[in-house]
Amino acid sequence: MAARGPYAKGVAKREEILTAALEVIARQGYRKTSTKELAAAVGLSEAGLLHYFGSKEKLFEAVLRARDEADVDRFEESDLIGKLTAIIRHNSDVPGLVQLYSTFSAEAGDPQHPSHPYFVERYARLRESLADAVRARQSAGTFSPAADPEVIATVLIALSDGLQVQSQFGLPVEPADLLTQVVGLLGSAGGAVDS
Amino acid sequence: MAARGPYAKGVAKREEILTAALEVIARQGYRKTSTKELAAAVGLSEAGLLHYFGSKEKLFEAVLRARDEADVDRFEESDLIGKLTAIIRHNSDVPGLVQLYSTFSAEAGDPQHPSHPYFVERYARLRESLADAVRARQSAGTFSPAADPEVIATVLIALSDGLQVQSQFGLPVEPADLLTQVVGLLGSAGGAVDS
DNA sequence: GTCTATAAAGAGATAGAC
DNA sequence: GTCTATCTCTTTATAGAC
Repeated sequence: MAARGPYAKGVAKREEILTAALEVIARQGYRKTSTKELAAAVGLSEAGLLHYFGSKEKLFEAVLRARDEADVDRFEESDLIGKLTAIIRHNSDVPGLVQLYSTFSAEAGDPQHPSHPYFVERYARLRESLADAVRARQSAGTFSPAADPEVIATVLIALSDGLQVQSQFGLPVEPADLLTQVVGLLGSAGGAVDS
Repeated sequence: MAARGPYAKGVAKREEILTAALEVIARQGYRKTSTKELAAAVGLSEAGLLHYFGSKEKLFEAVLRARDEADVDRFEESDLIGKLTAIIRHNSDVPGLVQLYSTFSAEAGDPQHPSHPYFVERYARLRESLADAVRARQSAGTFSPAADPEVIATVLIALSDGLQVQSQFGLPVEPADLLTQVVGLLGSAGGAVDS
């Protein structure tokens, strides 16, 4: 997948920066991760770094966007609900990722935050896709038809986010296992599923 | 409950600061809330403010501690699960609270954060109390005995946290209503509940 | 209990050279 | 595409007077 042409170097550098950002966050924590340290991690000056992303927020947003895109491709085995579980399971293996995601998205809750619109769009999109997956399972008879797909989708997202935050403070169970359990519980509630 | 004696003024001022902190966060957003602005909101200098709480983090932690304590007393009608729903419902009426809670707790996910230990303890305590409430409902026959109380407790907390984050980006349903629905679903799954 | 003053550091971003 | 240099602003926290 090596890009060629005049932009090859720039593209590679961008990707190097996105990867390094997570390493820095893992090492220093999100709070203490400044453009200065981000730049140092990839052997650039602050000005050099900002040349690629314009601002710290855009950089972090780019890390998360890249993750989302990669996650869609990975884990081809099952539907989006299954994928979500796989993603949660693997997220804890990427130091810094949970810290970045939870803190950055919480900050972006402020309507003034430059990445607020990104998250509004992202959550809406994810909710719709997940609702589609619920409907598909209902058609296949593997999920209770009594459930409202939009509600289940919203719940699944909230659960993923909330479990990942909680996992940072110590959890008696693996978040991914918990999610699997809840999907089973929710899917069978209200009856009418093969058993 | 008006305190008297030599500390009365200090106590009142502390409470005034805690209340004002939420107002400032609601107005400026968490990111842009500095000790300078916090101080101005209560007519103190930065040094005057820090006299009471020592640091910005301790101040924010105190806001959250005070909330938790007040929440336990409010809403006496039902058990902790019912209370949780009532709390979620009312949290959205307090501008700045969701923003403070979600961002501050996410930041505190960093083990180096001064309030990390506070959240570790808080989540453990909340999980235990909620698990007790689940057990009580199971004994009363109003919650599926098939469910693991600790798992349900963890799920309920994650859901509350996750829904409140999501609500900042627009939600098709009221978080509290959603929580109620899920409690019903989870409580009936696995059968053996009066209906 | 509160202030002034100030430290001391760190932030994000830009201009302009190379 | 990258750097040096620098700006400007803001941050949290402290020392010491009142």
